[in-house]
Amino acid sequence: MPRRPPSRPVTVRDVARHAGVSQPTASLVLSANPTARVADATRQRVVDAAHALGYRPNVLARALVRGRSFAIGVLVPDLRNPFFVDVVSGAERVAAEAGYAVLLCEQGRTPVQQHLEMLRGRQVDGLLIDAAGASELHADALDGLNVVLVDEPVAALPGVVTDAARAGELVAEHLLALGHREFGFLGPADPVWSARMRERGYAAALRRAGVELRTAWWRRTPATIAGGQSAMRTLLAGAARPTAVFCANDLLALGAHKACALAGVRLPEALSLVGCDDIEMARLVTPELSTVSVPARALGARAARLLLDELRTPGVARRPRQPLAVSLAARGTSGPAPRRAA
Amino acid sequence: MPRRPPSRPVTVRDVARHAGVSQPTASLVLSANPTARVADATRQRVVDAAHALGYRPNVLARALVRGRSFAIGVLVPDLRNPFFVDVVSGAERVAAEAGYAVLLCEQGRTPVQQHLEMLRGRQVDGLLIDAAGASELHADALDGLNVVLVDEPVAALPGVVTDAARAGELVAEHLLALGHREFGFLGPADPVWSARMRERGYAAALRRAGVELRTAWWRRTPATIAGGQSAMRTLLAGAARPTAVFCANDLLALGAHKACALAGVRLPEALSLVGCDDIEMARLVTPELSTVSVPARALGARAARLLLDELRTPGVARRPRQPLAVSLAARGTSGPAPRRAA
DNA sequence: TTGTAAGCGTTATCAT
DNA sequence: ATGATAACGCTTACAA
Repeated sequence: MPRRPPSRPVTVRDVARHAGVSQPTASLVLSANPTARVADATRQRVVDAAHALGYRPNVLARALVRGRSFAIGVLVPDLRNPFFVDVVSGAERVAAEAGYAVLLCEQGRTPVQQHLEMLRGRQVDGLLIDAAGASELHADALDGLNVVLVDEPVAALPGVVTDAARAGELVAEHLLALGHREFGFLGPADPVWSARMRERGYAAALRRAGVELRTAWWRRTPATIAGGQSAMRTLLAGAARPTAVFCANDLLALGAHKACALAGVRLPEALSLVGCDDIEMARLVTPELSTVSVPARALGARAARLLLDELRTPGVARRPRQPLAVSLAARGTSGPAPRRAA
Repeated sequence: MPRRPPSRPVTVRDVARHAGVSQPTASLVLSANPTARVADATRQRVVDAAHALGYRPNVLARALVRGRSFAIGVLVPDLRNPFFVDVVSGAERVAAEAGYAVLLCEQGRTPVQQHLEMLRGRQVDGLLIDAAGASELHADALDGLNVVLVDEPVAALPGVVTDAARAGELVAEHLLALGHREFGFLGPADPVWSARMRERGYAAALRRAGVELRTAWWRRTPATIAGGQSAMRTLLAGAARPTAVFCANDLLALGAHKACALAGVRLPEALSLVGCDDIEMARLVTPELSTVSVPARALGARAARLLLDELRTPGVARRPRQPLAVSLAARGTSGPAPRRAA
């Protein structure tokens, strides 16, 4: 029975004493070191003692001496976006299974720099940075840090990405096939790589089809539901309006969806609306949001896996990897272009 | 210029050497110890040296000697529920501002016990457990751990709660005032305190009003959108159906909302539906979900604050606190009871 | 006011 | 195969 005064935690010393061996021997057994050549009888005594006393290794002490903390940081811009939550969740699972702890950092209004300092101080073995503006950092802010960038490629830094340009392209193709010729776009005000690439893929595909883009229908707004809602309201208030609008993420699209509902603009009859991410909410609204499925959890999981691989064998993360595939999820908010009214 | 070989990180020793003082003196200055009586000139030299070298204290080493890691664990059942995400987010902010790191644990299918072992090994100073079944733990699983329970009161353990029973009561009053007499309920299959209390408050208020509850309309299902959807589908398929349904959380309610849309049951004309939590999505669906506002971020923030207070001055967390107030957000899915058809 | 010495719990490098 | 001994980076008595 592990019935002991809970005051002082059990250390290797206690185990060693209890097993009648020296402290380092106990350590050798308990740290599961492969080079540990210790007599089976001794090993058993130590293991038993550890079990009997309820020994639990102090990860901090281990980290200090080994120079590895077995913890990683995960930095995301905003947990209000389920996409990032899924990235975190996917990463957490992989990390946990490998015995790594996850130090969660939500960027919020705190500068990235500051989060990095904190993580550095805590000796994280590496970190995941998701769309938090890593490209704008001071050169040696990431110096000596094992980092995997998520959806934010920077030359010479390992990262995982989704096929963001393809996402925009898919939307353009879908809408063009439905006969649309007047296109709008809603994107985040901040320079987020994935959003920019989605925009670029969309715009490029449209231009290839000979569509002329109107800047009045191209809007930037905070990447939130409220932002999407107000941007769409403004768009609808304009003299002319597009027949199809692509939103760089589902949060924006859902806000836009709402704005349409409030303005009495019927989807998809009066306007086609397509988002990107395919968060769970996308299927809750009526009509269901047409969007592009982006595997957020898989993205986070892959990023974590890449980071852990890199920690195990430095250099492997450099090998470029295929972007994660995306796919169109055509649902209820995209339909044939209306006959020209104006 | 912090231009040094990035190989070996700067330690107090380096700073001390650079400043021409002994290592402990440097430590005394840098650890901002209030008892540090050190000459201003010396202090300045140390501070300058630290700055010049880009010194960053090793939090792990500090933790080891001080017996405080300045890290807390946060354990939540499921990040797919935005309510828990908000709790995490609120807690993270408070923790970060106080210089504490957050070790995130998503329960998932891993037993709580295992998460606790991990956090214990990492010497967290305390932890927040949100509705993860802490009440069912082995007696000394939390032994010696500073824990604050969130929405899951256990005798003699500090915690913060919302006024869950009141939430159910508010819904009952609201629906009764609208003339309803036939009530249904959808709750999670797992024994979650807040859900049970919401249910209880609802049921009690209904009984007080002389309403007879029908067990066929009282259903348990996984606490997800899918769960809510299928439970509502089943409910609607029954011979008789209630005129009003309360869902123990918004995820369930949104699933139910969806099921109604698919079944052609008009809200609120044919059925009144009320959720609980007031997650952001609640206002996105059409008609907007009537629900009860529960301050999730504030809950997480308060929990973190309580935990940090407790760490600073042990014992304060024992003082019982008022539950966080909830308020009805009557929106579009609740309306007058339909005239009896059957 | 400052330097010396000890120690936090662990792992790692040696002799033995 | 095992046991001293040192080290990781830091804090904290205590002595000078």
